[in-house]
Amino acid sequence: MMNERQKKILWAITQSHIDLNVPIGSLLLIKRYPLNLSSATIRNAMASLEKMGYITQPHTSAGRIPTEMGYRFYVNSLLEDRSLSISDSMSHELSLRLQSADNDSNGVLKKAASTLSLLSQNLAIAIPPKIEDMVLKHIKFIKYDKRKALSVLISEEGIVKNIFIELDKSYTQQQLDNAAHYINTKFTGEKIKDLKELLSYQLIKDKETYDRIVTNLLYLFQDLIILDDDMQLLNGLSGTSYLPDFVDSKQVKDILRAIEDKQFMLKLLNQLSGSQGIRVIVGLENIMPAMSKMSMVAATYSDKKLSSGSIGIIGPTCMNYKKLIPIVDHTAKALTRILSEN
Amino acid sequence: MMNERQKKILWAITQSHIDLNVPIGSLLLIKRYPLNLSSATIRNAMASLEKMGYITQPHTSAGRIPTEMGYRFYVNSLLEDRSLSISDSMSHELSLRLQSADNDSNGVLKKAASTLSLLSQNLAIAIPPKIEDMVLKHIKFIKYDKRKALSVLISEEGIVKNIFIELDKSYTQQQLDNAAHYINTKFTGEKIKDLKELLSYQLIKDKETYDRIVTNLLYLFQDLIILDDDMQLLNGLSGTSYLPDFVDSKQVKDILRAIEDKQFMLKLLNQLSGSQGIRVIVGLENIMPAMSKMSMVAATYSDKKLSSGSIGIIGPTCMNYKKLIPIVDHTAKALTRILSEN
DNA sequence: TATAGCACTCACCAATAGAGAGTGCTAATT
DNA sequence: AATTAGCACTCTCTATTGGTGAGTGCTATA
Repeated sequence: MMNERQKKILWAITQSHIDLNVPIGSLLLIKRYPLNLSSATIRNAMASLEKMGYITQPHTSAGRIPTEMGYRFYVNSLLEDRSLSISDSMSHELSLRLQSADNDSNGVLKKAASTLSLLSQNLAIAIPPKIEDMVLKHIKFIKYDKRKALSVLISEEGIVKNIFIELDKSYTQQQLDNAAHYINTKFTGEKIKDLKELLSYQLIKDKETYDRIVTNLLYLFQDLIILDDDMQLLNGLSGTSYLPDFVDSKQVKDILRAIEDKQFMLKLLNQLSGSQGIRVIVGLENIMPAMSKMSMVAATYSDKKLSSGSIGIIGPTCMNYKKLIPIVDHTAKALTRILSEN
Repeated sequence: MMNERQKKILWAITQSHIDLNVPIGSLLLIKRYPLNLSSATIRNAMASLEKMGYITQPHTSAGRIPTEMGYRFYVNSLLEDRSLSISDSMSHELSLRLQSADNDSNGVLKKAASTLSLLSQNLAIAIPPKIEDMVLKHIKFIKYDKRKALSVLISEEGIVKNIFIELDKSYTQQQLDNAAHYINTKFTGEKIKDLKELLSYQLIKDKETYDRIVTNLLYLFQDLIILDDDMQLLNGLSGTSYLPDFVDSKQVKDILRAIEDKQFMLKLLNQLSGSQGIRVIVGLENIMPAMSKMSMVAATYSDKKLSSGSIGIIGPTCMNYKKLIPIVDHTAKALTRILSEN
């Protein structure tokens, strides 16, 4: 284990590296931090820290840079620090921008991402609550043509989802209304992910009570309610131009490719889900090889109902956590507040 | 004006430059093209072409590269060439991929963009028909809460648009249905951009006939039907990772910023609209300064109705037009076919 | 245990030189 | 009169080289 002095030195190295973005040598360190130790002592401590895996040398006779492990130590110490906060002016600007969004919840999310990317000067990403977790408020079927109907699905959170249904035969609008009415009366307030099961259960139970035709229609609908909403995902992406300076143009492209990739988003989502509050992932190359030396700061937000999504930033591992963690935290909280209000 | 020989030489320079992506000197040119002329003669011709503005030297004692004007000549000669076409395998893959899209028209568009970016290995962009040009098929109002209703607007083309309306007071679903019915009976088949005017005209005419409350509701709706659909715009963007190699990472960022920018999209749209068939814009820096040395190949597609959108690629000015023009052309045609079918 | 001193290492930068590709001009050739 | 060969010149590109500076590990000393 590290002793107190080593912790102090590791912290100072990390902070200096974030500030200057160069390897930190013993002389440079004592110039920036009055540790009251000679450079030789620092060097000894550095050798130990290196042996423990917290720092490395890019090459012989260079200064040290923190490893992922070193960053993790630094970030953890930041996360314990309750005194971090953002400036009033920034807080003000944040609320202002979020207020100005359209009143639909998708718009707010998009606005939150763009604001976050602006404030943080980093790539920002907002992941909407999974649609399956949303709660059904109202459903409507609209006849489109002979063999097609549009289903409009409104969640409690104000998210609207349109799905075209291919019909087995022609239905009248009245029949469609009956089917919608059936769902609305029985399943309003249920989670969308449970809808399929509940529906299939209820349909068996109510077999005789309801119109044969309506029953048939509902069977068709059953298969459609689980849907991938990757399209929404990308709506909450903003500030790709803020990618860190150290990446070369080839790497930028790799990262862009990753971002367009559904798989990547899913992996990211998995990393995030389940955890409450602020979360820092140091080193994204486990999720996505192209994203070496990149990290992520994310927080969960929620609306008045149960469902929750994530919002965060992706940036260089040497990003300014001290400044950015509070920004992300604050944004998530502001987002939660706005979503709960309307 | 250029004589025949100069035209041939200009064409050969351009083609060579596209193939090799280096300045083309007189010796290199006769090595690649058996023009049966000595290098000195080529040099003389080059001097003339340079004076006329078709080619330039990046620096003294370097070969020549085509100017925008030179490229335009080359591209025009390609566009006149009816023999260009894409390979059968590519055509096959294209149809296959487009078929596999969801049956809603937005999904097809997205798929078309991603397929185009894949086939062309370039940034692809698909611009949906302007919503104002679409033809109203059906409208529906759904009560959301006391002071809010969701309007679902379906166009003939199968595009669905959801807009929340802030109400002045509480309406019953029945009243909302009446209002929708009013619009549906009177304005189905009309262009959405005309809706506002038609509505305001009809409302005055029918003042006495209709329920006061419904009238009021329709006035509220009137102001909402013109809406920006920039969100949709970005749905049709794919392959940002295919940005040309010559751009450095700073430029990549500028380009990304441009793409996120609504203004840029609008400018692009203006450049495209109105023209039929394939269209090549050589040199995008007039539209967007960051996009120097970039060009665009685009074609218009349409659906069974009047409205039409654009699909195309953005790539380096030295892109392989010979291959890419047919790909874009074919994609637009395939898209038109698919959209007309369903 | 902490520090001062020292020899050594390596990235970084600027200067330099040579090769290669290309040009424009001029004089000779067809 | 148009084309071509010859030639001196220009400019980029790619090593190569050597000096500088920041940093290290080791050892002897306080």
